[in-house]
Amino acid sequence: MANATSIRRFILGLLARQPMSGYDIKRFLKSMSWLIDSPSFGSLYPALHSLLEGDLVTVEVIPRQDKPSRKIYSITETGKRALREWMEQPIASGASLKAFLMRLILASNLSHAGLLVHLRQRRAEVAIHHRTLQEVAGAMDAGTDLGERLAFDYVLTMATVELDWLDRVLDQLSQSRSSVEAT
Amino acid sequence: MANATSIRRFILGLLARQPMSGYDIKRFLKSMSWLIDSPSFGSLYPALHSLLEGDLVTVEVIPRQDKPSRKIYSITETGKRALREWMEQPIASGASLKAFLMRLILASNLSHAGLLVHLRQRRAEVAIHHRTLQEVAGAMDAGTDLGERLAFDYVLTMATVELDWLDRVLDQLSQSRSSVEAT
DNA sequence: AAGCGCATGTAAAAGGTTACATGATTAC
DNA sequence: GTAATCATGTAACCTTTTACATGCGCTT
Repeated sequence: MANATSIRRFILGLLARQPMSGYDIKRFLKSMSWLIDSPSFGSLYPALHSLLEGDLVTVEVIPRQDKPSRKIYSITETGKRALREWMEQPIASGASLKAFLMRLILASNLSHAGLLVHLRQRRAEVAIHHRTLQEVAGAMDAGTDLGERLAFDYVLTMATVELDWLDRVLDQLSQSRSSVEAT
Repeated sequence: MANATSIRRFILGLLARQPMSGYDIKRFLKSMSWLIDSPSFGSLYPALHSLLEGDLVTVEVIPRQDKPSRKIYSITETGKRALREWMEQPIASGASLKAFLMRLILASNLSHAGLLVHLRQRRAEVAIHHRTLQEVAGAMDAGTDLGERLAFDYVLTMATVELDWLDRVLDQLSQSRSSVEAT
């Protein structure tokens, strides 16, 4: 997959909001555990080191006596460019729900236009999925396994609701932007 | 996580329905790609080899001239026991949606009671999640990032719908079983 | 005195994907 | 004649988790 949202990228996106230490990031992610389960330190710190190597972030070391130094990471211009480039290219089709939500959070921070693009793209994908499901529905007969029928009904229900949600949100966001521009 | 649904286990569950070759499994999984993305051969064949090593499955080799032999895998008694034990212990909380759906498919094949247990357990978890979300809602103020508010609204909407869906399905399944028992 | 929060990190293992290797048969 | 489907597998790589290592300060 050319384009999954790895924690490396997500961390870069978070650092675009404000400089943070590894522990800060962990705490922030933990506070949003209702959304995405936060990565472990075993992936968090190496991810920061790798961003540092690529010059996508810089670090300011704040030494403290008898304790490990705090290390505050900030995004660089190179990092901002990389982030923008990544956000501009469409998310891989079939990407996970988690990837969609992660990107939703990052997108709102970059530009209103980018946010709309992201939501519209999601809408297009869910619509395709929805159509696929309806084709599958035709191929299902009474002999189909109960579990499969249930799973199918579940997925179809969720896809339908998600389409409604996306339409509603897109409507609201388009209107609010128009009114802002009219001001 | 003590209990994620790895492909290894899912394959074992599929073989409990009927003996299949690796390619058969791949084809079956592909036909359900609307549900779960099918594993690659690079994980499928090693998974089968490892099941074989643990005596959870046996293989019947059907040689064909000038072609790779077909290898039909069947679940053993040991395998059935392992599967039942695994299905009996509750799914890890915070398990992925994919894990829930995979198990849903397998559960329907084992026993009606097991299916109900699985769905009720899911209901309990989604209910907890739903409550958590309402607490988070209280902690959100107007200053909360737009993306986070949207992601929150998305997750809350979906959780609400899922609860409704689970209630509806549980209701139907309980009734249908009662009527069968009354016969 | 025990445990949690702070704060950083490393090493091993798990679990997967992608790309490669091989080769016949069938469909367009 | 070119591509897809059938059919098996291996090796290198990627990402992430789990468990370990260290140690201070605060609360119960």
